[in-house]
Amino acid sequence: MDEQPRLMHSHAGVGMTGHPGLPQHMQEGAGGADGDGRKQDIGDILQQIMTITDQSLDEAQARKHALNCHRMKPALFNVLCEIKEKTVLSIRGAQEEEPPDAQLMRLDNMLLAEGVSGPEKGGGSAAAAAAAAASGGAGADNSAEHSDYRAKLSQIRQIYHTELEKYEQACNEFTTHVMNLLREQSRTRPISPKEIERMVSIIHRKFSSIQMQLKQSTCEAVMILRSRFLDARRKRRNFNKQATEILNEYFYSHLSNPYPSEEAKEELAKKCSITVSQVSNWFGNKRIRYKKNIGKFQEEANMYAAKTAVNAANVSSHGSQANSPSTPNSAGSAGSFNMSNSGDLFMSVQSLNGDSYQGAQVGANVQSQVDTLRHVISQTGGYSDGLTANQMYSPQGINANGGWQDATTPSSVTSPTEGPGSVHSDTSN
DNA sequence: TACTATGATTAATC
DNA sequence: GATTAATCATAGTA
Repeated sequence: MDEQPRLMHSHAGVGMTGHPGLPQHMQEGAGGADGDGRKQDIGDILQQIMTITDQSLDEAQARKHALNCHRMKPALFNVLCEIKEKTVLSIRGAQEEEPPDAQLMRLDNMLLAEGVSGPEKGGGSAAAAAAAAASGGAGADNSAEHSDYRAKLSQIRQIYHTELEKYEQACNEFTTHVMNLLREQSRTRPISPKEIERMVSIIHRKFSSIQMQLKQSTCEAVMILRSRFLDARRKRRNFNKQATEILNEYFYSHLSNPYPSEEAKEELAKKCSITVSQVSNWFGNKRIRYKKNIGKFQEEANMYAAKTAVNAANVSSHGSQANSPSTPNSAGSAGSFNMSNSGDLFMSVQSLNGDSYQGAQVGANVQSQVDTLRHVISQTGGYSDGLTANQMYSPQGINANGGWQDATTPSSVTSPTEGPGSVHSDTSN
């Protein structure tokens, strides 16, 4: 700090004409008649400069005071400030004026949406809930993951706010420091208030770019956390045994056309505590795997056929209740695909091997059930006249091409065995 | 640890 | 948009 006034003094202390800051005798050139004398003067000045640090504080203060009290000082500073504003500052201003940063706005919006910035609103629980729904898994696991997600998000939020606070504090401190410095310097060099203002805005801009990096990395952290959480859906969880049984029962009892309608899917999803898309996935996988290796699934098919037959027999043993067909796998509740069960069931039983006597026995029982059911159905108009027993009990729907149906398109509307009124007329009947 | 089973994903097809 | 076929990724098991 002390050097400036000293240098200024050495400049301002001499002539003002010509090149500002240079002593007149220096501007006149070195080659004159009295050149040696001038060299001597320059040597003296340099000597003064070199020894200025050796001067006492009082002497330095006196020189500084003299400079500040110089009658030309205010005028000189005003002129210089004016020139600076007209040249340097205006050029810088044109260069530094930037439109509001879109990227920063995006980051701010994202942080707000994720619950990192702004008021705490459960730490992105909506995102977690959505992810949980997407994963379609059971509640217990999801709630654990959910809380884990929230805890981690809260951690990110805390770090973000701590860092942000630090940045703001540092920015304020630095700004104050620079402003004080400039104010102090403005006593010895021309610094206009506008220049200070501009310097402050430059500092703010620099700090905001640092803040943007913080926001960027916070966003990245949230995205990583989120993707990791969402990836949990890839983490395969086997369906529970009951769910698998329900799905298998439906599949094998609709083996001729294992394409559950949308309603049936919803019903199955509800029963199995899984999502409709999981039901769709399951049937998609099951169909393809069954078709690829029927032999392997034969035993399973037999087992479920027998099981379904037993259920059907139990239903029939309840006398007139047979008029109100219930789901084979949930006695008492109005099933959504029970009637077709009976039809396909017999087909499944027919496919039993010779060593499956029980199944054959059951098959006979089921036949009577089927007859009864068909009677009821025909009365309610459930099946069309065109649907003969042969059609109902036709050999497995898988055709030579490996497709399931030749007549019916695999559609989610209604399967042949789930003819008009089959799915929902059950409940209405 | 290798193998199998199984739920999910993806591209192609209708 | 539903389905198929192939594939991935992971759970479960011997």
